[in-house]
Amino acid sequence: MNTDGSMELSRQLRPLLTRVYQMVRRRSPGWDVTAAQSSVLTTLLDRGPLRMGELAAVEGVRMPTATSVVARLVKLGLVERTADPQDRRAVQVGLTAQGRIQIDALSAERNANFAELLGRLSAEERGLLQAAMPAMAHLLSLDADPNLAASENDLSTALEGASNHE
Amino acid sequence: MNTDGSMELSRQLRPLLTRVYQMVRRRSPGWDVTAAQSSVLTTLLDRGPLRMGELAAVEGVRMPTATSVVARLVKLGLVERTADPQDRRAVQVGLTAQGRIQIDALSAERNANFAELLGRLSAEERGLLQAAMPAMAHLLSLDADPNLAASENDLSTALEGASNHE
DNA sequence: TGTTCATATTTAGATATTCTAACTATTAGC
DNA sequence: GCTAATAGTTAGAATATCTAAATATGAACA
Repeated sequence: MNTDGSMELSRQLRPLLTRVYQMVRRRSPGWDVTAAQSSVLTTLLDRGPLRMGELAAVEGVRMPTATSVVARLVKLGLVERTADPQDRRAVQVGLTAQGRIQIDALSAERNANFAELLGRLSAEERGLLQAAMPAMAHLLSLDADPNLAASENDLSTALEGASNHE
Repeated sequence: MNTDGSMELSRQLRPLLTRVYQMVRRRSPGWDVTAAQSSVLTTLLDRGPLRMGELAAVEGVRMPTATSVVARLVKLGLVERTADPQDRRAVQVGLTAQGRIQIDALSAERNANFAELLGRLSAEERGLLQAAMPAMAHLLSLDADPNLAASENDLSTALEGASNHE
């Protein structure tokens, strides 16, 4: 296997993706919430309310970590916990109105900052980036784990611009 | 301004980049060092030895944070601090042989894992991703800050596959 | 029905990360 | 040599993260 150049592409592309991601975050650090908190807010904005375990899985942390971060966000009034009537062991975590406002603002600032850089590329370069987006969405769908599947906003909506991510 | 579609592209592309980045990290969490530590190791692998302040700038954290993380990595034997003879206030931070081995291993695992996903795309999709890489490299160069410029490995080497990033 | 195992989450305790403010040491300008 | 700027560390506090253990609910079944 691997006569298709995937390994070579991975070695070139993965570092680039990492650096662009880091650059975006460095240029728009965000205000008064920590990195972990803003990541949770963005995940909830993007995927809608999640159970505690789903949130932990998406964030790539253990459940006690999710519990801890959510507890602080609740104290800040940015998210709320509601019991799941179907399964009373479970907890649904969702944004409050104030949480939505705050994370929308950060997301908009990051989009604007990134757009400024994109505007300095040539139209051809922007076209190439645009053309690569469906392949990226396909990559994401390949990773889809039934355990942390998106609910209302499924992966295809990532291309609609309706979702905002950290 | 912004009649070139940069804002719309940003709104679509930035979330995708974020999700691909998070997916890669979630699929290869790394062993015994923390996220902050592996990020520093990868930065040093990619950019070569850095001064403490440069390292903090690249990582997007304050200097005391860099000091703290480096101190732990020194204790683990993965990085070393050397005095700069030119400027005796400054400290150079670089990988030890053992540090290089460890971060090479993690980088290779992430590359292989990502390559497995890429291998499930069509050849056309891989071609589109490949074609978008120069534009990404250009984006990175636009962000170049003289304060945190790469030394031996400049940004163009990101396309050579010689560097490995978190 | 009640016992037992599995699942979802929290609590407890430890280590790591991160910040701001204040401190030390060195360099640069005059 | 003063004085100010620069590079880094130390101190102290809040947050984030982990593993192990506890709690509570759900599911299976004799």
